[in-house]
Amino acid sequence: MFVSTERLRRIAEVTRDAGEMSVAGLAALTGASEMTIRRDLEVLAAQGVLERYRGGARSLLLRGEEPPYALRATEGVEAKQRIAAEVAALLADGESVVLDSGTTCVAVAHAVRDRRMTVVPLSLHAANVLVGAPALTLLFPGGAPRPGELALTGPLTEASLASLRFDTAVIGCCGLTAAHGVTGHDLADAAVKRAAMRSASRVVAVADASKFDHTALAVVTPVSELDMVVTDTNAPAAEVAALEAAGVVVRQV
Amino acid sequence: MFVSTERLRRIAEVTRDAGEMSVAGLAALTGASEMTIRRDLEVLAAQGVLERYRGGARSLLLRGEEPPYALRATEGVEAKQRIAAEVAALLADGESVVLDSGTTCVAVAHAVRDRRMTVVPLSLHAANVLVGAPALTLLFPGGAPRPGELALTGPLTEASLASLRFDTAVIGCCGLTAAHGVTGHDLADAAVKRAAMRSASRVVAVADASKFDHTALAVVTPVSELDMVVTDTNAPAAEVAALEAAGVVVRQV
DNA sequence: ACCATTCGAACATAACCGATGTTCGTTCGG
DNA sequence: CCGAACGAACATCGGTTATGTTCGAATGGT
Repeated sequence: MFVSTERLRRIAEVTRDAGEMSVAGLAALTGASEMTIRRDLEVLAAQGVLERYRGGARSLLLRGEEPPYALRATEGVEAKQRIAAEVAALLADGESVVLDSGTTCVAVAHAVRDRRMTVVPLSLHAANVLVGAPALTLLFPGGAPRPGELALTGPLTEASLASLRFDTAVIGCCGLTAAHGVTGHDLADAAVKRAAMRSASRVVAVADASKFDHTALAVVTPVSELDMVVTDTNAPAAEVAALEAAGVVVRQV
Repeated sequence: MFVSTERLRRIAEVTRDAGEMSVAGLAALTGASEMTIRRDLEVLAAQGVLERYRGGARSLLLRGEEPPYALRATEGVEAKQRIAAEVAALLADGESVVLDSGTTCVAVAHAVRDRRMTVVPLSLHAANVLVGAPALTLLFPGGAPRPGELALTGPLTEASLASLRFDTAVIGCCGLTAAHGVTGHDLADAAVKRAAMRSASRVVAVADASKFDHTALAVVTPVSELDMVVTDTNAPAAEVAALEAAGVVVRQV
């Protein structure tokens, strides 16, 4: 099922930086055989990370685009787990929570799996974590899952969210700055995030430090709409101060 | 992850038939060690199949109740695959299809995975089969997944189905007889099936031969509402004739 | 309260599965 | 048409999972 994710990450990274790489070059770089490199390239090509040609591969990752879910899932795992644990601590038993898509929110799903609350996940990845949880009530919104991300979007999702009310919305994001607000890469996804926020009394955004460097295409909301941001200790102090100046409670773990 | 499913099946079966079985008896019967039997009983108890007591276990499977999904998934696999292939052949490319819950419908999901159509699955099991399918458009209804079965039910599901229209509804069932119609074990699930049928131009029921012996609690619909039934060659001739007399096209594979 | 029995945690072992490497016939681009 | 790259098929290695064994703890009956 999984090839060495570490090697996949390096291949994707070095190919993105160099634009393109030869099979032989990647084999030399990683110490793996060329056959293994070919198998890796096949996987990455299927994920849309790169394009194969005879002898090598060319990266398809533009600067502004987000890498596929499978790659992001293996990055900064401990930071995400710390953030997720903090979010779980912020939630009270019995609450109803809408849980956004994205890898950090999947970490939150793991952290609340044994809690007693009602959770509405906005991605199938989070949903699959939560099925079979003993004390948790799981409710699905409708919608169309975006490939790879498996984030639910579309009118069905927004209609479902409009007919529900939550104590807390846990929102993930691609970019978060006091100046530009919460941003995402997908317009439909941003609309869903807004719908989730509209139906929630309290909005908690989760963002590891890397998110403060980025601003993505789709604006979700200005930071003034957030009640709280949970991030890690590597978050830039200036941004943290700006968030707090905007009235947002910031937790760094 | 999986212990020998074959042994689990035998344990569940013999315990149901005898009412209760001792650990030593099951060990002698299966040839496995008592420790393995205990581990198996733990699994089956977690699935609600039986109740453990010191020295043995007592079956919780009443005649009328359906065994848990994990057990049914390993029964009559080839018949389900044949039925599923036939259903897939009945569907045209580009169709929109609502796919009911149940193990036979999961087999249908596998059979249509590489087709080009729009599918709305009514269970997460089917959904997980279909995610990542290359040419298939996947759309989710909302709803609450029933534990184990992962069938979506509730007002959210029915509302989602009411806002959609399908060329074909593929309906699974627990019991199917010309006299009592299509029946299921769960009332909420039966309501969802009806909602799916209301939104579909054509209704195809799938039922392996064992379904003709059963009648379950919840009536879904009389057979007159069905356009077609796909079953296997072991279906009792009298029932097949009765279905055809009611105007239903029956395919046996 | 006692004792035989069962239970289950912990370790040992075996069966299995997935990832990687190697070989070699096939395919591709120049 | 040729050399290089590709990928199917098989071999091998390593890790994981299922199963068995042991032994101290827990349990129920008397």
